[in-house]
Amino acid sequence: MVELTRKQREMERRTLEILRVAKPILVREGFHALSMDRVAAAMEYAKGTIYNHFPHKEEIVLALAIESMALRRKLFLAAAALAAPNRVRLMAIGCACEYYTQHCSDDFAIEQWIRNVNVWDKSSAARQDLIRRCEGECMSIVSSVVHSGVVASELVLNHALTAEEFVFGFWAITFGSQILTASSPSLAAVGILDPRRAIRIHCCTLLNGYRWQPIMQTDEYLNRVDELSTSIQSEFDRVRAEHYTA
Amino acid sequence: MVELTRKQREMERRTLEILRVAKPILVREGFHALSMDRVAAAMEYAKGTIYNHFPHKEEIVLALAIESMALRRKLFLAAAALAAPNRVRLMAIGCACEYYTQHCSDDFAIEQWIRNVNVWDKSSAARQDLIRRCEGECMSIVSSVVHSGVVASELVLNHALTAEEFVFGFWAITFGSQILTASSPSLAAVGILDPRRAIRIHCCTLLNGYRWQPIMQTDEYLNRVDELSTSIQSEFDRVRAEHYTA
DNA sequence: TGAAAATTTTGACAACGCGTCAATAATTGA
DNA sequence: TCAATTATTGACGCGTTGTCAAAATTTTCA
Repeated sequence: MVELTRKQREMERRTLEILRVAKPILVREGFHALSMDRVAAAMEYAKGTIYNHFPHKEEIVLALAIESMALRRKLFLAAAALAAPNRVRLMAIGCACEYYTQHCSDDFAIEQWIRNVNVWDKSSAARQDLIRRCEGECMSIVSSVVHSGVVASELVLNHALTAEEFVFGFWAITFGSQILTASSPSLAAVGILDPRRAIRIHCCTLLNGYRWQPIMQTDEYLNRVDELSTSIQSEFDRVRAEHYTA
Repeated sequence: MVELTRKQREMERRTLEILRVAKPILVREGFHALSMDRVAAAMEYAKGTIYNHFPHKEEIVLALAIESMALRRKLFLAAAALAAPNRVRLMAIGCACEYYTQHCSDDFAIEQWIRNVNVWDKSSAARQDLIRRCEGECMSIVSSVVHSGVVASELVLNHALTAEEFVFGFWAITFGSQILTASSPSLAAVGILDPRRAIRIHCCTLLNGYRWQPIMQTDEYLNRVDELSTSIQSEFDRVRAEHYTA
């Protein structure tokens, strides 16, 4: 029994080592460059051994994405845990998104791979489930903040929109802008010089549009987000460091 | 001279034929399934001949994306040409996006491939330029509508935001929601049953947030978008049919 | 018209990656 | 100690990419 768990632990340790080897290859050189032969060579194992851990490289990508999404979730939790008005807590989650994209850019890049149909369809139901669950948890962290706002009567959501659908709008605008910023050929050329600032303004306007109290003017909002983003950064740094050492 | 152009025309005709063969493979079976051998076999040519037209399959993908984006541009133009208040014209462009995603889903799927770094980085500067130009044109169609709104004093954009940055917000939320809808593992499971409706509501609230006249209540807006979407559909169908026959 | 020159097409080929599996090595248990 | 179990190995079959010399076709021009 003890022997068995020791073997299992060794197995797990090597699984993690594979992920550590694979991550920089995937992020730095792309999916194409990530080959089982190369991972095996880097670890000085035979290819077959790698296949004992992962049935194909798509599964490695999903395993990496699960780690990345776990980090995102931790950042969301840290942001939502802020002792502040609900609207500010939502802003803090927005800061978490920005932080994640900027300071955990490898993880952000990895997250995108699972949207590739080839990768997704090939991977195991178990890992797909983990991804879905993590996505669901991220969603419920955010929607619980919205719920709190509704309960506190800072926000009125009429029959037209559920809290989750409300969150979906912010998810879409944040996600969309980050993908466009990362992958759209030269936003600057079409006149978008500071996409992050633009999106912050849109989010403020949208929150005001829904009359989420306290209403903030654009300039005030921008200042407060800047402050918030600075003050919460060390907490995010801590969460990130802990995630990477664990 | 005449001989030369005849040859050139034949060459071009075959280039188009390659694209016609490649498109369903890419859309239906993914990038992985699209191989030069297969295209060659389907056209009953040798592989080398295909390589005379495209240096690698990534270039085929970009060529397809250029066609797809051209269709998007035409739909945007048709929407913007509507004889209606500027805010309604912007709504019509939103309808064009929805139409494109739903009724030109192959093209929508193809557009996403160019966001893949491997595909983008491998392809020629000439085609990259075409893509960028088309993206820029789409942007300026939309931002010209916004400009008209500003000129007509229906909308006030303060120093905080340019028309392009204003458009970027709608681009991000529309694009983001469509990507999430297409690729996020089960939105329904996290409580988002009708993402399109949710995004329409968000767009309405955002426009109202910016006080773009005429202000519309959510229900009124939803009704008008529905009407608009129905009434403009035949025009979109026409544009689409013309695009595919040409 | 015909033959040489220019151009295009062809498919065999080398290189490489995937995933398998029989052979080999290491570990375990009695 | 040794048989049974388990893990590791890497050669192999298959498929894809991109190349290139040879073959086929077209053009040129006398």
